[in-house]
Amino acid sequence: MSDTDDPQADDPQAARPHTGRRRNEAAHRAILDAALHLLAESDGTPVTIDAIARTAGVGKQTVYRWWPSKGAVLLDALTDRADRDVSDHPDTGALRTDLRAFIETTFDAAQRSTTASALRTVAREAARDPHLADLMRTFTETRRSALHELLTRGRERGELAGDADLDLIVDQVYGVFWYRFLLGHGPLDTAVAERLADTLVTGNDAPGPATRS
Amino acid sequence: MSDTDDPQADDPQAARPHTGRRRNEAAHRAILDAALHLLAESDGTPVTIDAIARTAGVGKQTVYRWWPSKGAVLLDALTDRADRDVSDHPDTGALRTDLRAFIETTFDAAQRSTTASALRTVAREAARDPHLADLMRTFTETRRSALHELLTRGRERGELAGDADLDLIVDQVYGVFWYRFLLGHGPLDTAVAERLADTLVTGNDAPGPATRS
DNA sequence: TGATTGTCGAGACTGTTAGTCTTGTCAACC
DNA sequence: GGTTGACAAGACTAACAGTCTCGACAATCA
Repeated sequence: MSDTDDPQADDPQAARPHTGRRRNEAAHRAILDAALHLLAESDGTPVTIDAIARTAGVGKQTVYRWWPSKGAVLLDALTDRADRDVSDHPDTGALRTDLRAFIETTFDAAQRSTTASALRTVAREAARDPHLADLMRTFTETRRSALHELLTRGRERGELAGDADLDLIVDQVYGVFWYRFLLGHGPLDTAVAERLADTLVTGNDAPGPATRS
Repeated sequence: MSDTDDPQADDPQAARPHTGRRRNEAAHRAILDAALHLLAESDGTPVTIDAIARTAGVGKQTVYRWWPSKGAVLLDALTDRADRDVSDHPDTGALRTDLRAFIETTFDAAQRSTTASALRTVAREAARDPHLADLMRTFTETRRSALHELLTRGRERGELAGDADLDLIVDQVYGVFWYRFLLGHGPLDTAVAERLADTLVTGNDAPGPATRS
């Protein structure tokens, strides 16, 4: 985000390219690192902008010069991490295995201790911060459509009924994930991932005994 | 909650240690009503204690004399409403129909406009208020065990595999519900309720009685 | 070199809100 | 009539998001 500045070379609009001191890339990184660090530490307790600025050795205004709100900083820090995690979900050729891998990866990534508290904290902040809530909506939307795509592939291969409600399946996966992740009343381990994946494909595609005509 | 006080008439328990003015039941109700009213109005925007007190025509201290925190008031107001809603889920004798009814009732109750914003607001506040989060945990736990019971009945009747993961099924239902309810990216209507119920029992139990039209 | 422009760190300031404390009043019981 | 404790009103404290100000400094231009 926010690299709308500093067209060193040619600005077609105006004659003057850029005068004055340039933005400090190091400060940008320091803020992101500080946010991620604090996010990883804090288990649930909200992370304050003052703390981020102080940890980064930066003025508060500098934070607000790069990001529009606290939520934006937090989400940026989180995705900085999460995007490294999600990576690619391989196409194994079979829906069941694809789905298992996807869910397992999701569960694992979210529970790596550093990511876990970050994700939890951001989710909590999003509940109160409409700006962040909006950013989170795109964040989750991205994940949902990745899963949706995976399911579409499976359906095209005939591994799901033609009239299967893919959106519902997607939400069953992420619903269980977030519900357990935020409330913490049940496990999100490999066994659950496999059971969940199997349940979702079994309804329409039998592993052995055909269940439905 | 909190009716441990003030038996207007005669306390059979010997000498009353209580002197001084008695607590005002009307104020108690007024606070609850005000909270529910504001909760129903506010769509997402947090409800403040000042607003509740002002609306109820009551001093802030009076609120805190009856409840330990803002969250407690809100949840009390919400359950005051929700308990009237949830009521009883009839035993129709067939898991599929029981489950459909349960899910549909849940979806419907949560989306009645007055309840919807209340539930949403309380959920949002719970994300920040650890005290309220705790109360919410028991709140959700209660609903989960009601559904778990329903599923157990079905399993005993042989309508679910003996090794089915009932907790996972429960969390698929409530996971989808909360996920869609809070993010609002997908519908929570009758069609979804039926599809979800069918998916959850179909994996292990063939469609028995003809219910579809 | 010096002027101009815009970023920097530091921190004061504003506005909001949860929760506490204070004050003077009023109701219940002795 | 005196004691006690709930009452309404509202001042007060402590956090915190976000804005504003200031003096320092860096990049560019004249």
